[in-house]
Amino acid sequence: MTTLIIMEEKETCPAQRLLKMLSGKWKAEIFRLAVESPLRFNNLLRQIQGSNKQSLATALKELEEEGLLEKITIKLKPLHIEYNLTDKGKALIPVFQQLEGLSQ
Amino acid sequence: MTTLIIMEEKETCPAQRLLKMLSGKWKAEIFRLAVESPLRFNNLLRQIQGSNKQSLATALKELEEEGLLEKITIKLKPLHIEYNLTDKGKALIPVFQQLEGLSQ
DNA sequence: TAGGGTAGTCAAAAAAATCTGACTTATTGT
DNA sequence: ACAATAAGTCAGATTTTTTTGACTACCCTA
Repeated sequence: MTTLIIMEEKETCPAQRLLKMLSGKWKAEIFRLAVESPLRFNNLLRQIQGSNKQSLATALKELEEEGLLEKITIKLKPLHIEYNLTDKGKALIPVFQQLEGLSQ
Repeated sequence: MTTLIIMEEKETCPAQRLLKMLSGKWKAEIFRLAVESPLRFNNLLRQIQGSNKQSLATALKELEEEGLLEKITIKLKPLHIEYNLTDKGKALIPVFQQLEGLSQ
């Protein structure tokens, strides 16, 4: 019998958790587009050049798990899925604005 | 003859650059400690449990290259090296505070 | 009913980040 | 003079992230 113990690294730095949420090659860009309007998968794939399905799917899933985006099924007309910023996600907008201000 | 072309990915998202600077397993913690007081290598190694020399050395080098930390040799008394936040680094303090505020 | 669009999943490969242990060089403290 | 401390470097191993390509399944339109 084998017992595998995986120790969850406990956070020492409070900002680290948030930073981790936004780390990853495509998340910032996804977030930025989400601020503008609801996202759709294949749309995103075309908008973010250089990206790929798998990575976007993973990033979207993580952003969703982290509670920054919510996935909703639009049951009307052309029946599709949308990703929207949650309130928690919207709370991060000022952080992005601040970062963008600094990057000048 | 072979020609190898490596294309630098150009940034689409302005915040991405800053976010990238602070991404990495130890950077947020290093930054947090740097806000408190000047850093010294072996000191840091003891303070940040679970870290290792190589990773800290790399992180410090990157933070330095990014212009967030500056490395100075204290030529007095016990002759050692210190890492301090630069003005650019200090400019990021509000971002961290904001993130810490959100993480409650 | 065939083709195209939407929204993915899966396994495997490749690339990037992180960790380990051994080694270095210079400076101190005893 | 000797050992300890400081501040690393280096190569190789391991882990994590990101990418690729193939494959689903469900609409929708002509």
